[in-house]
Amino acid sequence: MTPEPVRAVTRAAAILDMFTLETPVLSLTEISRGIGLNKSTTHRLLATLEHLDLLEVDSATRRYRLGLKLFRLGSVVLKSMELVAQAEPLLKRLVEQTEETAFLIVPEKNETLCLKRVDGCHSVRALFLETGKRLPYNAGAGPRALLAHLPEEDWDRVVVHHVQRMTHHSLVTREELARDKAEVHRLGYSLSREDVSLHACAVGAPVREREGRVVAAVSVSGIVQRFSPAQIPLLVAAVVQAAEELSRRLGFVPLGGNRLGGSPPDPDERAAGVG
Amino acid sequence: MTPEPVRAVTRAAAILDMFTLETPVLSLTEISRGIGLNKSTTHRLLATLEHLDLLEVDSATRRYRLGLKLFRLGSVVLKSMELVAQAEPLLKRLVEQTEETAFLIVPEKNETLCLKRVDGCHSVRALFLETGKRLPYNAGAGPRALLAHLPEEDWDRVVVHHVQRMTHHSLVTREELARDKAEVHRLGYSLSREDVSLHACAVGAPVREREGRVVAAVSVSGIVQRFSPAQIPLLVAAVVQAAEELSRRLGFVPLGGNRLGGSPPDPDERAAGVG
DNA sequence: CACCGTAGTTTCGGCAGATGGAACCAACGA
DNA sequence: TCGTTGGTTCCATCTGCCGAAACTACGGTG
Repeated sequence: MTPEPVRAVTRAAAILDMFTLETPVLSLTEISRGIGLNKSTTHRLLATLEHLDLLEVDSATRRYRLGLKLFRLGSVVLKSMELVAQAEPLLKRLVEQTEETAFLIVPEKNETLCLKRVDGCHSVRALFLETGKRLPYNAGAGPRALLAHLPEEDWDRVVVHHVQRMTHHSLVTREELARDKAEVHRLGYSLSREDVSLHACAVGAPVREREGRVVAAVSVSGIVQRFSPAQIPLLVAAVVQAAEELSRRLGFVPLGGNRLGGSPPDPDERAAGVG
Repeated sequence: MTPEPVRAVTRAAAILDMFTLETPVLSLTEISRGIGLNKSTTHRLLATLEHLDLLEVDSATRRYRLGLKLFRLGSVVLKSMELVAQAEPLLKRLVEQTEETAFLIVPEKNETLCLKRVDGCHSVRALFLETGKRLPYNAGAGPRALLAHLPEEDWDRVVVHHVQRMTHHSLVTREELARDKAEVHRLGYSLSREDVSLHACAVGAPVREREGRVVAAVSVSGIVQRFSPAQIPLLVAAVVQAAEELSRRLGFVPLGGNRLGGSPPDPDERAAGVG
């Protein structure tokens, strides 16, 4: 079916992948160890990547850093993604309404990726998650909102192989996550209580595109004190509203028109036949 | 010296390079033609890149788009670049002072790259240049400010092989560009009069890092009507001030301390011995 | 319906070219 | 001076990449 991947390219990508927000500069030996390749091979690949402007090398320290070309390519991705464009004003409004920090989260492979963060005005706020950073599916309101809507087999794989415990509040067992999934489906939103970092809470809701598939999540997060029983309903309302509005802008038409109560229809089923 | 680049990686990078802000989605045949490779080879590379999340393929139209991984990598670049972080508040202040749109431009290979744009408040403004977009060295105030400070051999190569005429005001001949270079050195800033797009003018000034090398340019641009002889000195003052402040923040210490008039020292010479 | 043109996919044999072992440098500290 | 660590270069081996060509799928057209 799909042809065997080109090895050299795969390796080059693995090298690029080693650079993260936490470790943005690396030496040859670190990289060589990291991808488990001969120094000589690694060296050649690094030289190639540098030549291509995908890496830069600090000539003094001989250490590598991602190159400008990747910035340019990243901009193209961002720009060509109407999701972010549509989300931006909504996130801003969300921040105004809630005074908390708002996020747009999407699935990426076996984790989730923060596409956009809009800072709230509170001087004290969780700074953990930022644009371009990843979270496991099991930690945080946004990620769990996404997890809950993953197709069966993906959910299984992720829950078995890709959970990470981030605090002692993190949900990590299959049972916990299955219960959470049901909860998210029932309520239509997800709650996070210090499961990413201590003292931080969040509310998240799923975003659907035209076909009804969940492609993103919107969330707001703040410190635990501001997520009181009195506050939460207000936050939930704002987040859900933003997520629904974003879905609408992506071409999603809610079933059942104006909701008159009764069990809300689950548009997942629409997509079920497609997948 | 440097080993022969790995061909497959070079080709893969060439594919990624075809995706621009203008043409963010491409088909196999377009790509195959673009890089001049057999369809079969191209197909295999594309499949590899897709597998690596560097590309996404729209399963309906079979057309390719840059993948999320590139967004993540781009974020890392952006974050690890203190230049942008330092520049951001200065650009904002520049916009407040001038009411025009401000830019941060850096060299990338044989062209220049816009790292950051901060929009002015004028409802009518040049929308041409945006974050992640490139300009040739010979067009625009920012690019020409960079060009003027390129090392001799780079300047030669660029002026011979990488000029682009963008309007009938563009400077394209060696003579024009040499004269412009002298001008920029004499004044300490560059002026652009409709050489990028018609009705648009700009003022740019170079930014230096610790060693005195020019690593970026700051510029503001607006429509020609607002670049009157009365206005220009004010704009120049603001831009030059911002560029100097940014240089200072990057660790550059101006020679000659407080300027008392007389010929301003050219810190290029400091770097000359190094290169 | 038969025909053609265009776009994408798959196969396969040959050989350029990627690979990794090993040797070689350079810098640093003991 | 020697030992260690990290980076660079060389080269014989063999493999994994490449392109020609054949095939499928789709749509338009006479």
